[in-house]
Amino acid sequence: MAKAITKRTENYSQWYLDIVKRAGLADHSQVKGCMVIKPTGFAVWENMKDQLDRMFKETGHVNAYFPLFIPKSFLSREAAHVEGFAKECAVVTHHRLMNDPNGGGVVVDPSAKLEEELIVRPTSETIIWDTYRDWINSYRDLPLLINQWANVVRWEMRTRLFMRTAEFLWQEGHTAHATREEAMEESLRMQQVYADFAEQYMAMPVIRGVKTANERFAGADETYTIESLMQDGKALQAGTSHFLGQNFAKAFDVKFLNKENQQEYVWATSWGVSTRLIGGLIMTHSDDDGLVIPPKLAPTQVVIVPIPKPGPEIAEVAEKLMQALRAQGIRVKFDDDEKNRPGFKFAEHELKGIPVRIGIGKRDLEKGQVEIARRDTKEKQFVPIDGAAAFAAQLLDDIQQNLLQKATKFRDDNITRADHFDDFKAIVNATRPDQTESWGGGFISAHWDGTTETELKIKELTKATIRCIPLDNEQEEGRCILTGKPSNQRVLFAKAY
RNA sequence: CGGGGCGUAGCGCAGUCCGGUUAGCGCACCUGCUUUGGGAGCAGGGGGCCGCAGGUUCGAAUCCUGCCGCCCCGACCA
Repeated sequence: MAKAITKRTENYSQWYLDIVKRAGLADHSQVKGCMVIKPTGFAVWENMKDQLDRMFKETGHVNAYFPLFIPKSFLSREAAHVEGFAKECAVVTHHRLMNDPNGGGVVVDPSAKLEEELIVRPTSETIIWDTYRDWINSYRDLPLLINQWANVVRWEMRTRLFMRTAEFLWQEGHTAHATREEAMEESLRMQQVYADFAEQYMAMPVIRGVKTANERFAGADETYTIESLMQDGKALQAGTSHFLGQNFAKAFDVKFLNKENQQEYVWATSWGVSTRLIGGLIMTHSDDDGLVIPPKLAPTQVVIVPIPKPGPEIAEVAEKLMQALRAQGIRVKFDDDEKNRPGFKFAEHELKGIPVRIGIGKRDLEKGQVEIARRDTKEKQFVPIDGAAAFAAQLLDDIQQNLLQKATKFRDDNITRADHFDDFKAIVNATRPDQTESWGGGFISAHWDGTTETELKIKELTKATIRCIPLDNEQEEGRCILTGKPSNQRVLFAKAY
């Protein structure tokens, strides 16, 4: 092992960075806070995107595209919204460069100042709702179910590859409805779509919940979230779906004529997931040997490694195997690069998280078998050549299931109930050398008196915030963990990304 | 926006305190041979405005001044 990556127990943050870089997912760019998503990382995103897009279409949505630039005046129409984003906006002030008269290269041409500055979208509610005003006249125009795949910019102080970058890729759905009920159903429906995607494709278990007022999206009446737990015991908000009420309709004067020939403001939702999901994927499954990703999202699902060199007999068997696998829609590669030796390839493919590796050597051929290794458990076994393709296909399913089970067990094992504030503090401050050097404490299920004041106080004292109020919460009489005031349900606290 | 750290070959670093041959090491790269079932060995080779700009000096990667960039930690946020 010439080039080991940092162990999780030593430095979790560095471990994450090592994985991202060494697995070839992304690099820091020349621009502060931005990243270059490399082909392998982008392939993961494409797989996510393809599946999500399919699910959006199945729920009746269509794609469209709105401008990157938003007139400054739009952003201030909705008071809470501008409050939420004002601090992190990139602003375009000029539209022309010129040669520096002093010979210093190009400079901004001061005569090309924009009359109204443009904001690089941090999210698109404003420009979309300004457009919807023209699109919506009657109840017959509703519901309007639109999604866009785009990049957005939020000028973050502190960034981390995939988890938080100044520019990131995402999808944002923006829908308009005739009734409050319909909009509410839509926001819950999309939250469910996200939860299904996370569990079935990312093998990442999530808790569906609703955000507290304090954690709510700027401009929303209600924010629904899917929350997941990373290996270091910190929570990740993996996706959000917002019930926007009539806030944007009122701010942008979007009305429709109902069946009774009366003007009404429309009801809205918006929902999004981003490249941040890739960060969540990494931190849910990967280990000290490198990236581990679920087969359904892996750019390459099976790699075939010839041992030692790809002689004609080996290549022939590999070719047949590849055909059989491709016939089942499996993404397979034959690593016949003669530059590296098998040992190097084994380590490299594990580092890059390819779920299944098939080794074919001369000895194997004599016995009519191949060696099949799975990335998640590192188990290897010999399988007859004839049954190898079917075995590998089944193994991919097993790995997908195993990853979800393992992550679910980890998540469930790390939801702790606390009834006294001392216990609460002990849980968030606990060190777990068997886990990670910066153990976050996992989820804590505790009673809360429902006030923002108490929530902020707990955050101040422990750094833990309320991640969500689970939707399927059982009602239970209790007393607030901090104030002792009566409460009728537990909420989930955690330190969060 | 505060605190810390780092800019020397594609990557990772040493050298900087205490100025002085031709700036060095590992990995990667190129050529050849031997190898190949868990990160190969030997031999030969290519690659540097030492972050940028000034200054001090006979002489600067090294000292001084200014600037730029990035990373990590904290506050804020998806």
